Amino acid sequence: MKRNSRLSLALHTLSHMAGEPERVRTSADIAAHAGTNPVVVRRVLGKLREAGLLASEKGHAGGWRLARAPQDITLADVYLALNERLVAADETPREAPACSVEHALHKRVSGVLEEVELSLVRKLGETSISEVRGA
Amino acid sequence: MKRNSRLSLALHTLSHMAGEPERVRTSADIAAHAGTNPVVVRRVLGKLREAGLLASEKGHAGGWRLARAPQDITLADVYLALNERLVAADETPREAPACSVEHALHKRVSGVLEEVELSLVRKLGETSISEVRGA
DNA sequence: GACTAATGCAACCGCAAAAGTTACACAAAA
DNA sequence: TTTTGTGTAACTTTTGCGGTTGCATTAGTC
Repeated sequence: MKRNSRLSLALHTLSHMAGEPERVRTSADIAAHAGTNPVVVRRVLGKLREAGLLASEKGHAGGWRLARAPQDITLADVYLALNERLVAADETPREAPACSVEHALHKRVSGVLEEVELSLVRKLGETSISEVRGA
Repeated sequence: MKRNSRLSLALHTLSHMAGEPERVRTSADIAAHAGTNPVVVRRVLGKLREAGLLASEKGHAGGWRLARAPQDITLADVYLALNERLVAADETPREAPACSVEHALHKRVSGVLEEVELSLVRKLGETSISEVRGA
């Protein structure tokens, strides 16, 4: 895997869960299917739990399941839960901009990126994880 | 600096050059202004030369200058010259997709990213490097 | 012709971010 | 109480990238 593997892992896992919403899966199962490590899975899915998309149970017969109906979870929900920002906006420099050209440039570019980020989220919001399987 | 520093460096430098299009600048000058290294500058500007945006002269009194009128260089030209892809599309896996869900998912997500990337380029194409200064 | 000042390029170093790994505490069902 | 799971911290490994050094080449200048 390379970059964006967190998002890939999350989307892939949720899409599978959408197929059998009642089934509880362990991190080990998920990791095996995704070709990665259970701890990595818990790290990623933990974010989705914080966002209210997943629930997890400890102990024997514990594991992960959807916290909502799959039709109510969009790709945008997953994307936002991970705080990924695929459209890499320049971090806002805390120091005063060195020169005015740099300032004007940053303003212009980050404005464009902002719009693009919004349109990305809007587009991702049009698809739920239950729709993906039949796509 | 962090990520996207190549694009920042390129845009910043070209914007300055747009102010005095005839002036020839050395990598050392540019590096000093940008707070980086001459070799890094040459690496980045080299890409812009390949794309026909800049020209460079070797030897004594050599350096860099714009290869076109600044009004004819858009932010999109610079972005594309660097081959950056701010909208990080999942690299297309060379192997056959492990499962059908993954395949469907990838298709859907990369479709969205493709659209977003296009709209980014379109928006960047609306501004030339000579317009930035007055923005 | 020698000198100087520039690009071009390859090789390497060092750092930082992210994935992967190990280890262990805690929780709950059997 | 044993077994099977999550939660989390700490460490290792990998990777990408900026930075650095070194040197060949080129082109003006003395």
